[in-house]
Amino acid sequence: SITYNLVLNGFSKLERLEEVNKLISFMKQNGKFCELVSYNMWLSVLVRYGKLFEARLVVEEMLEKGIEPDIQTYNILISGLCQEVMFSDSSDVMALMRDKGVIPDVCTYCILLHWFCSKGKIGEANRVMDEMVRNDCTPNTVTCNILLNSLWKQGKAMEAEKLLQKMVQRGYELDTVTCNIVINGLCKSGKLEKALDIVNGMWDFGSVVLGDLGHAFLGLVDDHKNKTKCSPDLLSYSTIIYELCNMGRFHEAKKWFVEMKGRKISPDSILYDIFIHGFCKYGKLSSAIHVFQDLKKNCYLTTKSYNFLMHGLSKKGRTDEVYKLKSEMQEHGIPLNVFTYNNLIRCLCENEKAQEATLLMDEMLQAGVAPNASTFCLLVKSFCKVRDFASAKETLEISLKVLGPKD
RNA sequence: UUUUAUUGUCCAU
Repeated sequence: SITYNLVLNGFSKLERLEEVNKLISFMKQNGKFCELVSYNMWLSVLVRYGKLFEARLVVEEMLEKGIEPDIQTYNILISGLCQEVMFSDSSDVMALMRDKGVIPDVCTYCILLHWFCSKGKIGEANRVMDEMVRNDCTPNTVTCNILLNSLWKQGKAMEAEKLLQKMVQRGYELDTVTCNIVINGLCKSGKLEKALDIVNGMWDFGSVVLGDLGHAFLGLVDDHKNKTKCSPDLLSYSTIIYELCNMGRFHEAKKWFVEMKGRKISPDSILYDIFIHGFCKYGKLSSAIHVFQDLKKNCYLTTKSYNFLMHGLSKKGRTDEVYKLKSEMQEHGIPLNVFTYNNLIRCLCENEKAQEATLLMDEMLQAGVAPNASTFCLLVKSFCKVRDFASAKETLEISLKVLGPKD
């Protein structure tokens, strides 16, 4: 069972939904799907994909089999419930938990805190903190990291530094995530050089480098308790490489990439995507294609990677190559999504083939992919380009019916 | 030895 669970976990981390489902039915056929751990994994996949109704059925199945949910099960479900519009208020969620007699743990509070912070509901976030304190639940580094990230995202750099200071005073360990939040915050507020210094410094001093930030926090970190100093990871490098690519500083980006690999950190498909997207943005398509080939050798291909490259190619009207990528995706069983189809439609639009664009729309509906505002926008543009204003108008009217008011 | 919370790309790809 453990072997099966390991593989199941692997597929779900790689977001290979097809394989996850196949493996689960295989396990069920062989009577290997009967443990709480397996159910928790399954639920977490369903919740990640927003399939709450299915998750509910799975819970019922568990209960029928007499498998008692644990706190992890509840936490997974709570993160799912956060996605529901009806739970837009923290007290709703808390009340629900009380009704169920569930004792929240620090993870539970972190899930809620993160949810409200990410929605900019700072008042609600504060109420979660209050509730946490009232229930004698001690915040940990993760809790602080969530708050720290939220402060940076709100542009409150000063308050973020004060929070760091507090963390140190109260003896919280600053970990790699803490450093990455600061690195990202610095990058996004135009202090890239400082961020680069921190990544370098972490190799020697761990989180102690954060003491060099300046302002409130100056020199307050010291490492005599910090026996296991933290090191930069893939995300540290991805963050700074993204920033460099975004500024067109590709030589430096490459230099950091090489340095990272020298430190025995392997790139993932997101890091490759960063390069592809950056090169496309600056019209360096042959470099983008080159990176894509590298990605193919080293990582699982994702729909997103294809889409980034197709987007760059379609903007330049390189239709043949885009279509070649499309068939490649189909050969490899990589699902096409709405953005893939939009990239294809963009090609036809560039080449003034509005009629074929309509066929593509049919194809995507057949494939069960719903168009978005961008799809309609591209179609209307296609029709206007060939001066078929009647069809353009018709398309626009359809889009008004199909899309929400916001779109 | 396996499962839940925080950090990187996109967000009209």
